[in-house]
Order: sequence, then structure tokens, then C-alpha cells
Amino acid sequence: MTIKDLAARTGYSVGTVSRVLNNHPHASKKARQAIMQVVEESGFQLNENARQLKQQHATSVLVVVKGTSNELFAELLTKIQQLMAQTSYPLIVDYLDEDANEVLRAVQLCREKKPLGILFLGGNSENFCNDFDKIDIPCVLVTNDAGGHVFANLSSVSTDDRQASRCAIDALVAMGHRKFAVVGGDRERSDTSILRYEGCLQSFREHGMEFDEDLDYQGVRYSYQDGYQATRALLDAGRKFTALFAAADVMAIGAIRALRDAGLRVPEDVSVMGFDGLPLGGYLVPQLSTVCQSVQLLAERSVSILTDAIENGGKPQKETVPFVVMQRESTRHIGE
Amino acid sequence: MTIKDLAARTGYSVGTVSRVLNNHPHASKKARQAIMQVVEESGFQLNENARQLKQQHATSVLVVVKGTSNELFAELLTKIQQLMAQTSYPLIVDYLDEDANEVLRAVQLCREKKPLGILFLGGNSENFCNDFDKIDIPCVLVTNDAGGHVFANLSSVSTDDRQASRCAIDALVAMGHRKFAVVGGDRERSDTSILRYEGCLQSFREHGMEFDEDLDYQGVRYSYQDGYQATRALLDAGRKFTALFAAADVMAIGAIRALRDAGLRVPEDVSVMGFDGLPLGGYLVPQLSTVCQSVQLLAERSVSILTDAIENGGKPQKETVPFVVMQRESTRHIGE
DNA sequence: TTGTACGCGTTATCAA
DNA sequence: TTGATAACGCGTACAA
Repeated sequence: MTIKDLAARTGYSVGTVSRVLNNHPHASKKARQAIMQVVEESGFQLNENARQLKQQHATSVLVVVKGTSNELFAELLTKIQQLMAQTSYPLIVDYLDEDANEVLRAVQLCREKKPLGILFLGGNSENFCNDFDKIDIPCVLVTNDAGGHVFANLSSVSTDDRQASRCAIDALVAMGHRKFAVVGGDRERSDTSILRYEGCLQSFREHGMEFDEDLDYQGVRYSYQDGYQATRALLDAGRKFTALFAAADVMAIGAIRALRDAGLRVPEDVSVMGFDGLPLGGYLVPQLSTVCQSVQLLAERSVSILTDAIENGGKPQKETVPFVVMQRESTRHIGE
Repeated sequence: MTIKDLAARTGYSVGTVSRVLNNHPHASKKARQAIMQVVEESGFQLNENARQLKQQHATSVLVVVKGTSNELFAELLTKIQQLMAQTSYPLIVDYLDEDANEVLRAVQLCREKKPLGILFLGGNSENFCNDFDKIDIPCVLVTNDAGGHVFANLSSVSTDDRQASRCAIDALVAMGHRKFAVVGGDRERSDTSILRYEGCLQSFREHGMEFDEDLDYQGVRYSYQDGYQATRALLDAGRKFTALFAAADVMAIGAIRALRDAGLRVPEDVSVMGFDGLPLGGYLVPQLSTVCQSVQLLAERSVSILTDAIENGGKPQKETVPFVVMQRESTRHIGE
């Protein structure tokens, strides 16, 4: 079934059929009705390949997800899909390994799929520096700040990671904690990890607290297992701390298990604070105290900025969305 | 950059260029070298749209994922991606809402993307009955049994859900439990839920135990929240039980929290057994006892069966993969 | 308002 | 082994 058949069946020409199908002007009401009638009946659909070959670009929006088992991104993606469902842009989702180069992948996908815009869920600054100039469609970096870049087609929507982790530490300090351990990401390669770490340091400094950057920090991957092992390493090294800050909820969960395996109770012996605000955290025993990112806002603003850029050539925005430090059961006040 | 340019640059014709690019015979070594040389230099890539328009089908495999926040499927997908990366088939992943019709969606995607085969992660028997005859490419239903269907292009790879949940209950009975509650899925609409429930009933019957199908069973969605609320409902209704079986780990986690909020300890007061074997379960306090599905085997067999069907016209298979009942910390022996 | 005809980049058929 | 050329299904300038 092609527009040719459709033309034959309705007595109109392919030109008219095409115009009707694309809602172009210059088609009579009568033609419109007659053609749409047959379309409904037959469930006809335009051939996307022919269409894109002709138009030289798709009508779709691409989502590049970095890291394949990331709860936060999964949630974000769900929200984004809901929002995009209200537009006419089909969504193409592409998953990458955590340490793959998302920008090069995007360049390739641009050639293949010719999307109208790209949403990056996670990303590495270095990759953007090196190769983003090869991309010329509107893009939004979600959960990462693009502040350092000057590209005319790159926006970003993120939580202020530095500020957020600083607040988290501040909150723990306010509860009387003075000795900390931090389980975070790779300080060399992950922008997010660097910012969250810097936030910690800033708070430590302001409160005049000691922190051994090598011994009290563990830079690992964002996973249950790495959170577990990092905490174990801290304990094995004999580090003493009353509070542990994990730069992601999944690591916090691994950390809690490691503490418990070492005979320590949470929060009685050690307070644990996570980062992200995954729904899961609210069902754990103890409920996880955490820095809650607003998935809703992150998704809404990203989609809004991207569609605006696509449709109206909107200028790139660098936005930050609010966060909340949630004190639940895995942290507690300790005596002076 | 098109094959025309490539032809011009190398002095050969588009025909020869196309043959070289597709590894067809009848192209001289010399031509091959000259052309590939320029391809390397320029990073040329064939236009996928033109290609598929001409060939009338893509070279890709489609994965239809039912339910957008399903940990098990997320894991499965990761494994599948790894396995497929070793083949030449690009993967197209499509997510659906839990109660959308995956078969109709697949029919639509077949028209749009013309894939070589489809992997269904989750699916509803009824939908397959009604509309699967509209699909004529090889398909594999993963985690669900297609035993009831006779389609010549539908395989399945799954855990024997009935048997598995029966074993889970058997294990709890062996630990001395006699009063049960079950938090499962919708018995009306989800095949998996029905099978897991039937497995429970079978074990109850064999051990001559009482179970009130209406009062001791909660049919809800597979989520933390629904697990929590279902358990709460059981407690509010005054049901007494020493063991709770949840048909999914996520529900078990919600259940444990609900028990604890009601002042009950796990496993001292109530033993809780989940289903799926998510990695997360091993890091919880208490570690979750569960029926562990083999994600590895599920993925391997599915991919293997699908590629065999695509490449060699292999006949449809209905396979079952082994499971393990893992006794960890959320279940315990109780006295007679 | 409608119809005709060309070209998008590729593959495949047929001659050479 | 190669080259010319006709499709594939669609959008659109141009003509009517």
C-alpha cells in the first residue's frame, strides 16, 4: 500500500494525496475527506524510509542514555517519554556503556537517523569539548552542566551538584558529625563526581574539618557492588567516621550493607546519606536519607527547552533545578 | 557524500561501489582496495533510508519492552545488547506502558522499521491470540511461555513460573510455615501472575494448607508502592501469617517496609520471599530470599533462537531455563 | 485546487 | 569484472 494506491482508490493524484497526508494547504475539503476516509479504513501509513530519504531528515528526537543500568535515568526516561508523547516527535532511545563516548555515538546516529534534536542523559565534558562541534542540531545535556561550553546549540538542565552535596554535608555537620567518609565516582573522569566531591570539600573546609583526600575518599563506579566494596575498603583501612556520604543512592545501599556486615548499625553507629532520591530509598529499612533530585523538573525543562529550540530556534539555556536534602532514617543526630 | 561521489572519486561506477560496500562477489581486489581506501579516509556511511527503501526491510532486530520501570527487564536488556553487539544486527528498543498492547505496537513497528525479528520482553497471551497473526517475522517471547500458541514464528524462553513459585512455597513450608499471604499480580490479566499464583495454590493443596483466595491474596502491580499497600491491606484486614510470598522482588521490598511500619520484624515475625533475583536483593538488610531467574540464560537462549530463526529459518522453540530458590536473610525456620 | 514529473541514495538487473 | 539504468515510496516545484 503506497500513496499511489491511495491515489488510484480515491481518484486523486499522488500529489494531492501527499498534500493531504502532510496537512499542507491547497487541498480541498472534499479531497481531504475522501482521502482520509480511505486512510482510516486501510490503516495506511507513510513509508518512513522514503519519507526521510526525500526530506533528508527525520521528525524524531534522539535520546542518548549513558549507562545502561541507571535507575535515575530510567525514571527520567519514563517522564521524558510521557512528555514527548504529547508532541508529534517520535523518540529514538539509544543506550551506551558508561564509559563509551556519547558524543561520537551521537554523531553517528545523526548520520543514520537525522533527528531534529538530541537529549543526552549523562555526558562527559571532555567528549563534548572534542567532538560536539560535529553536531549541528539542538541538544540538551540532562543532569550535567554545560556551563563550560560555548556551543550555540547546547543547552543543559541539571541539579547543582556541587551545591547539593555541600548542603548534604552541611546537614550532617548540623547533626553533630565531624568525621566523614565519602564514596563517590571517579574524580578523574566524571564531571558529576568531581562537582559532588568539590561540594563536600567546600563544606569540610568551611567547618574547619579534616579530610584526607586519599584515605577518606573512594572513587568507584555507581553501583551496589562498588558502594559495598568501597565501604569495605574504608573499614579495612581502619578509617573512623560517624557519617558516610555516597554520591549515589545505589552506592549508599551497598555501603549500608557493608557497614552492617562489619557489625556496624545504621544510623546508630554510622549515618549514611545518599544522592538522587530514588523511590526505592523510601522503602528501605532504614529509609535512606538522600539528596533528592527533581526528576519531574529535569524532564519537563529539558523537553521544553529542546522543543523550543527545534520549533522556534530558541537560544541555548543553562538551567539548574532545585533539590531537597531529605532526612530520613539512615542519618541521626549524635552528641557533641 | 553518497556512493555517487565515491564512484567519482575512485573512477569506478556506483554499481561497483555498491558491490564492494556490500561485500558482494564480482568485484576485483583492486577495486575493493581503492574504494575501501576512500571510505576509510572519508568515514563514509551508506544512507540507511535509501538502503531500506530499496531493500524493503531493515537489518535490525526489534526489542519490545513491556513496562518501563522493570529492573529485571533492564538487566535482561543489558545482556541482550551485549550479545547482539557480537552480531551485525542493530538493535531497536521500544518501551511500552505496562498495560499497552505490545502486539499491536509491534505490528506498527514492523511497518515502520521492517525489522528482521522481534524480542518481546514480557507479553500478554490475549494480545498474542488476537493480533499476532499479523506478524510474519521470527519472534521470541522472553520470560513468558508461548506454550499455548501455535504460531509458526513464535518461540519463547522463560522460567517455569508455576513450578518456581511452587518450589518457593515448598521451601517455606519446609521451614515450618503454615500460614501464608501472597502478594502477586493481577490474576485476571497477567499470565505470569496467574502461573505464579497457581504454583502457590498447588503447594498449599499438596500440603493440605488453608488459603483464602480472596483474603490472603492481593493482586496488584509490580512496584514498591503496590507491594507496600497490598501488605498493609492484608494487615489491616487482620490476616495472620508467618510467611509472605511476593511474586516480584520489588513487591517484596515494599512488603518488608510495610511489615516493619506495622511493628513486625523480618524474618523474626514474618518471613518474606521474593521472586526474580535482582542484584539489589543481595545488598538489602535483611538480604532478600528469592526465586532467582537466570538473566544470563534467558538472554542467551533468546538471542540464539532468534538469530537461528532469522538466518537458518530455525523452527520455533519453547524453552524453559532453570531457576534457584535462594534462602537468604528474609526467611527463617520457625518452630512447630 | 490539482496533476505531472523529477530526484532523494541505494540495490539489482542486464549488457557489455 | 564492470557500467548503465530502472526501480523503491515519497515530497515538491512547476505547469495546468
